[in-house]
Amino acid sequence: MSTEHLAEPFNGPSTTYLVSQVHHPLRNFSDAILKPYGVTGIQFTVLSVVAHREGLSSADLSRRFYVTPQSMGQLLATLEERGLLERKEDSNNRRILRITLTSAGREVVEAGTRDMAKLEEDAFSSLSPKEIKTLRSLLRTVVDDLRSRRIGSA
Amino acid sequence: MSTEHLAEPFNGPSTTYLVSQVHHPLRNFSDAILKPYGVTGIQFTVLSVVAHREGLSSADLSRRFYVTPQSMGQLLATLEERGLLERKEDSNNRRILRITLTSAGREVVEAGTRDMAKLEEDAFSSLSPKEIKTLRSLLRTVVDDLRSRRIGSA
DNA sequence: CCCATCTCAGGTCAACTGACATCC
DNA sequence: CGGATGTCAGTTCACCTGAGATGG
Repeated sequence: MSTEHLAEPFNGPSTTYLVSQVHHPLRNFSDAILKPYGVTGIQFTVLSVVAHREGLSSADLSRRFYVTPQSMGQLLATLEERGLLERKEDSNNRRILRITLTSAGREVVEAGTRDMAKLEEDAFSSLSPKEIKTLRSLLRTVVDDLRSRRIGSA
Repeated sequence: MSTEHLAEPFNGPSTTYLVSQVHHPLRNFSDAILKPYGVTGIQFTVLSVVAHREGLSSADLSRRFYVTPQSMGQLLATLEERGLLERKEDSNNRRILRITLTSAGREVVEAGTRDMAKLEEDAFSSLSPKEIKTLRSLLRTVVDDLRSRRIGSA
């Protein structure tokens, strides 16, 4: 008999571990699915966010994705070279480069989103629709809280 | 008016996106916390798994972490060089190298686990204990399912 | 011979730090 | 001048693919 259940507030692995164990296969899976479009999972995610919120800057995105401005700048430079997005000076502040998708970028987002929806359906098929809704709601709460408290920022 | 709510089964971002948005700050945060011990989040996680299940091989671990055997081999070689674990030939099969922690490795796991528990408490403080239990249960279901179906394997 | 395990070599991607120019 | 934004240079980490050796 061990006293492990007294020392640990929960049985088994940490919640952080569980999150990463879900994250890893999903990342592998989505990278594979997006390969035909020539973008990685992270690149696609950035494109998707820009698609829904045009006019963000590199600095905005670096905060949202918990990476340094340099890292995000490099990622965006790659996507710009490939003709998937454009950066244009803000009319009020020439330091800020507002990002918009090109038509090629929008096509990648559209096609990729369809494929990713299929991935989702498969990857979370072990949960009922109600359970998925609960999972999403809990994750959203945590995301919003971490973001507002700037936890884990680079 | 758009028909977006018809095309998408859920409001807003994909579940995959939500998972990664929780994962990223947690990884940054845990890397920072583990820095004093000279290990990254991933290295610590591997050490923790070995601590709970001694005698695993590199091949076993590569499957568990959804990476190629080569990647896991490299990670383990680094940890072995630093004196945190040892690899010894299996008595029945000389090809297999069974992994055990050194006392230095066990110390890192012990101290790191304490610090990580504090991180967890802080990072998920926006959820009630009951909600955390639910979240953990749902994540476990998905982890087990993805693992059994070998989804996202390298 | 086949298969699993492990190793070696070389390469890529996505992050980092540090130093710096620019704009408000 | 200070603060935010963006860039350039160099580095690290965690992966990858490909080509082997070797044991069961």
